[in-house]
Amino acid sequence: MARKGQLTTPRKTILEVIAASHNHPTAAEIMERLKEQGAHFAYATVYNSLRYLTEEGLIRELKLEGDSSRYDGCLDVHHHIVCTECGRVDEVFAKVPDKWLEQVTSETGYRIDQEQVLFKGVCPQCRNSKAQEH
Amino acid sequence: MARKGQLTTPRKTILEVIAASHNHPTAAEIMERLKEQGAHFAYATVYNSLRYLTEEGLIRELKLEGDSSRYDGCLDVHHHIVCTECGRVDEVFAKVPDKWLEQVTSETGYRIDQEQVLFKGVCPQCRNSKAQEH
DNA sequence: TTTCTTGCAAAACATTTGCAAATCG
DNA sequence: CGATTTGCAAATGTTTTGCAAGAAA
Repeated sequence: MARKGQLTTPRKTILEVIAASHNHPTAAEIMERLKEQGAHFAYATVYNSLRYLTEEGLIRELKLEGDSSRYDGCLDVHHHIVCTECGRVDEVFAKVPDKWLEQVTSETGYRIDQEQVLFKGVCPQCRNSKAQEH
Repeated sequence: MARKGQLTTPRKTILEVIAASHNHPTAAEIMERLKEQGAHFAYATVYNSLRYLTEEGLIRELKLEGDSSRYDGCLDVHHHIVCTECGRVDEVFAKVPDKWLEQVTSETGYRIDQEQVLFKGVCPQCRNSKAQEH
C-alpha cells in the first residue's frame, strides 16, 4: 500500500514550501513556488496535501481576508494582525491572558481548545506614510 | 439618482433578515429566508447589499469554518465560539483585556482598530452527550 | 438628465470529486 | 495483491461582473 498517512513526496515538498515562506501563502502561491523550484503537482494533490497536513496538525489553515485560505507552518501558538491599508499580515506572539479564557469558559460553558485571533489595524509603515501625507 | 448610499428596499429587507436571525446566516440562507417571506432579490443584489451593509458598518462579515461568509447583525463588540463537534456558533461577550491589547500594540507597532476572536471548543451539550456515551 | 441600484445571466475563482493510473508494502 | 495517493479533467459552490433596464433626485 502507499503509506497510509505518511509524508509522501508531495506532502513533504509542500510542507517545506510552507515552512520556508514567511507570508502565509495561499494554495495558488504554493503552486507557484512549487513550479519555480521545478516541482509540479496537480492542484488536487496540493489541496489534498494541505488538508492532510492540516489534519495532522503540521500546518494551520487561516481564513483571514480574501477568498482563499492561507497556510501557516509556524506551530507556536500565535495570532495574526492584518493592516487594513496595505493588506500585510504579521504575527502576534503575545499570549492570550488566562484570566480572559476563564471568563469565556464560565460565560459559555464550552471547553475551549483553541483560539484564533485576528487583529485589524494599521501597520507602522502605513501610519508613517499617512502622517507625512496630510 | 437612486439614493447614493442609502437604505433601499433590498438593503433594508436584508438588514432586517440578518437582525432577526440569531445564527449568523450565510448569503444562501439569507436568500432562503427572503424567499420564505415572499421577497425575491437577485443573488447579485443580495451580495451587493451585503457588501454595502458591511462597508457602512451596519453588519459584520464573519469568516468562520466552511466556504461561505456569514453575516452578523449584532453590533455590540463581541466574539464567537464554534463547537468542533456539532458546528454550532455562539457569541462571546467577555471583553478583551486592555492589558493584552497594550502588549500587542507594543509588540507589533500597529494601531489596533478591531479584534476578531474565534474560539474553538466543545459546547456544553456535546460535552454532556460525550460523557454519557461510553 | 444624471447617477445609482437592480436583475439576470455569464464569468471568475477556489476547492472538491470521480476515476483511472501509479506507487509502495 | 491491496490499500492509498496521484493526476487530470470535470463538477461544485460561492461570489463577482457586464450590461441593459428601472428608479429616484
